[in-house]
Amino acid sequence: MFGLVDGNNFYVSCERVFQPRLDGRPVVVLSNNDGNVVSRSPEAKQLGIAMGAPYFEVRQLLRQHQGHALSSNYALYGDMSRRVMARLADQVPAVEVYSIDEAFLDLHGLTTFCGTLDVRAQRIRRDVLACTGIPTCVGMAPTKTLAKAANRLAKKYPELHGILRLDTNSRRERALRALPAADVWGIGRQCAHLLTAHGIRTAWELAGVSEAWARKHLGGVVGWRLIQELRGQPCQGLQPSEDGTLARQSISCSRSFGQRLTAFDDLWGAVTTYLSRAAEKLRAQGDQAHILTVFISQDRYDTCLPPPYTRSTTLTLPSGPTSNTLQLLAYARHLLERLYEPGRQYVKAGVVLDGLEPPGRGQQLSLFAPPAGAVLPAPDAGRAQQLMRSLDALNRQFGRGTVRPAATAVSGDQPAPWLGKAQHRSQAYTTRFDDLMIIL
DNA sequence: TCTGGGGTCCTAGGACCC
DNA sequence: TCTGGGGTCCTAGGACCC
Repeated sequence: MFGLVDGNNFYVSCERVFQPRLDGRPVVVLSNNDGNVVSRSPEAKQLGIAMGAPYFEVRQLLRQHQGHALSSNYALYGDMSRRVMARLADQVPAVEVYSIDEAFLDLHGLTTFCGTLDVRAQRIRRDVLACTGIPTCVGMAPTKTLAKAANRLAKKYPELHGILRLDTNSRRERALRALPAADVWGIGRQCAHLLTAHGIRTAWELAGVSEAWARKHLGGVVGWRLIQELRGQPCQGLQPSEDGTLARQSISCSRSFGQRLTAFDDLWGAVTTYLSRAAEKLRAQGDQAHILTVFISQDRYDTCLPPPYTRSTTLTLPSGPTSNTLQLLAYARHLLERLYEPGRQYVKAGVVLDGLEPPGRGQQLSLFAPPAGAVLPAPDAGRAQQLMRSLDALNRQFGRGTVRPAATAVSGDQPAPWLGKAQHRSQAYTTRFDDLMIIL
């Protein structure tokens, strides 16, 4: 039996823990660059503000109703998430952290000693709320897909008091009949359109399609699994997370710029900044990467431009896996030079690190000399590692970016040209001493 | 005027291997 | 003229998730 715990309006709930004045009002949290709405309070949902709506489209409406828009504050949300996950890990045999605000639970055997599953689920909700201030809902079912569906319905129908258990066929049927097919986990916009075109409206009808049809129209094996799970046949197990964190198979960092950039050096400054951050995350996870991707994007909303808007290039590092920022930067520079075209206007850039593995595994090196310029002179591994450790320690102690590559430097007091907007950011209440709440 | 970021998984074609 | 089968890896792109 799986459980799925999901924070209600997670980012807004995090903000409300520290700003009770936001209670009862329409509140939204914006994406990076204050671009789109990524979290909405129930009051904001009632105003008809859609998930993902561009901020400029809803700003006026929000103002009319004395609402608030906040820039996203990932330091706060990340820390609140860790606290929630820690509470969950305390109460069930295993937890799989699925996203910043969601976790699958292993509910196996919980009923034997501790009353019914429903009682346990309510206890989990009360505990998380009491210890972190975050309201949640819990879905329970024999498959992950059904647990997601149960959670969805628990959020939608207040009379369920935040929990729903789908452990019998009759409960499953009732629930799936009440759930639109488009709300099933794994059904995105494209598939939703296709289902509508075929007259499939509810999750129950979706569960009734033939396996051949699912394979043909819903993405091959992915669609087949989805149908199996809706019918109660598990196709995915729980993948427990160690220390309440999620080990990643890839690490990326990308940002939209605050303005259009054309100069190579500006783009290089941005890529340097993002790669430094990505490498930092890589080291924090204790891994090395051997595949590096750099991409730059033009404005996809510019109707005068032909697609593709994003150009990317990927390199398998000829010198093997590394987590050394300076080494990665040398490769990234070559990749960016390959992508960059003078005169074009770029709005976004990013890097992706793939092929992650812990250091010390046998490294496969190239037998032959790589092309000139493709490989750095091998740095002294020990000293390079020590340098990165010092870098991370300084940035941890004195704040991100205290020590950073010179390419990210900007003359004078100018803000870096690639920096985006974050005009409504709340404080890092739980992770910076200077931002601690003061209660008078 | 303004329209995010960080992930996962799958597919498909080509090059290449035995 | 006929021209296999079973793989891997790479790259690019698409769909989906939160």
